[in-house]
Amino acid sequence: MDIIEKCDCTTIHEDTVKKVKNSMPDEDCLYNLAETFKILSDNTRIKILYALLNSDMCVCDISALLNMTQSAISHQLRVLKQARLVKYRREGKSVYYSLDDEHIKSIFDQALIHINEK
Amino acid sequence: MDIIEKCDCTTIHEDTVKKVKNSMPDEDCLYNLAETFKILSDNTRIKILYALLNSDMCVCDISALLNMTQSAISHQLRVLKQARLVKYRREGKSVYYSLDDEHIKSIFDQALIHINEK
DNA sequence: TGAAAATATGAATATATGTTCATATGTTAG
DNA sequence: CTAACATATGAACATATATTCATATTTTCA
Repeated sequence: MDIIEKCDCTTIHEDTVKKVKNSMPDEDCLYNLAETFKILSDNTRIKILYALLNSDMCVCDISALLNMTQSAISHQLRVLKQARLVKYRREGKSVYYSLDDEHIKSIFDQALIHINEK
Repeated sequence: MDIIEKCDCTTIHEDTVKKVKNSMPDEDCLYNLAETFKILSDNTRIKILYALLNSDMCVCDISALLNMTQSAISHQLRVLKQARLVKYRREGKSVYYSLDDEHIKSIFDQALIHINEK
């Protein structure tokens, strides 16, 4: 009994568990997936990404667009930056943010297919 | 000055803001997107979904597979059920869960493309 | 150089959420 | 019916995180 530990019930399908266990991606992969979705799980960040999908924007413009404080936007841009979803360039006093990943739209589209089917 | 409210700086590109504003999906759509990703943003739920991608499983089997308590798994299955990502069928004392969305794999794959490019 | 503008950031607060624990519910076998 | 098993669930707790507030940093312009 090496498989059962925290489960307090009798495993019914030990063969199934073993088969599935072998098919599971490695921990890192699963962790990275969850982390990626965590970045996308916030309303403000989704809005920022959709905005940048249309046009590069400076922090001030994004704040105005979403009617949120510059600080809140700046904090979220940092999260998106660290996740390498956006990049930035400085132009004078302004900092312009833009998308750093061409697949964001594809991820959104796939999720929308799920949403629209329900 | 109808655009600027919480933003304490002068909007530099009012035209850009207006253009992007018009291109933004409606609030519901954006909210649903964030909610969908929120469901996928947890390690345990990702693992459950990947497991079910391979085979239908009862709660006990999933608990054994992930080495987690039956209660923790059951709570997460409820979240996945409410999000219509999984469905279930009762067979005797066991409850078997299975995927309720063929697009999950596609969503995962798109996210993995993003991950693997960095 | 000094003031103003745009952005970044640390600390604090409030809220959301994942797991645990105890227990309830539902099902089958004896 | 009762005991045993599988699952579900409510409350509590701990942790994570989004926003706010105050302030620091960076850049431009007078």
